[in-house]
Amino acid sequence: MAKKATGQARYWLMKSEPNAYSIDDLAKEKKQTTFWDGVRNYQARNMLRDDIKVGDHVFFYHSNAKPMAIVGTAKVVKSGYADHTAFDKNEKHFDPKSDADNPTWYMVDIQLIQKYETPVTRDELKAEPKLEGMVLLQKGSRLSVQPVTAAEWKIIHKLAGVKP
DNA sequence: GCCAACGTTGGC
DNA sequence: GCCAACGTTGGC
Repeated sequence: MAKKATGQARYWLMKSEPNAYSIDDLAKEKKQTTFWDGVRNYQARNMLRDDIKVGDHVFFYHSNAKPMAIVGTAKVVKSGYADHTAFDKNEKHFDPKSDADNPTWYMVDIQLIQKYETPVTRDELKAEPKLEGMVLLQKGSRLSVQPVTAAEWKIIHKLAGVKP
């Protein structure tokens, strides 16, 4: 598990199915900011609650899509707080066991930094030997929020042909 | 506390 | 559409 914040910039990757929520949806939001709700996995929850801090940077990844790709970047503008969608039974990710006084699930707010003109596809990521260790590319990796190293952040921007 | 059954994720 | 890899649930 990730260490506590040390103050230096840190990097993450968040997955979304574009039919559910795409980077274009984020681009259309007021202030291009949204809350990242609906994470219902404890490992990811721990990162949202404990590790992801304001100013951290995030890759926006489209899963189950054509193409599967990193499509842009965002930054964290609000650190972990209760995911209120867990308390609303009309919400898809309603969790009757989550208690508003002691929330089970957390979310953060992110703001768009840039949408890549050319997404970096999963195939391109796989073709880059230096990215072998990426959590995203590990077999069976299903974490919807995952850490990214500074080196990976740099390499992927190079592949995208843009500055971080 | 074990583990089989089940549901989900998400690449292929 | 398929299915492997996970995570969760619940009976025992």
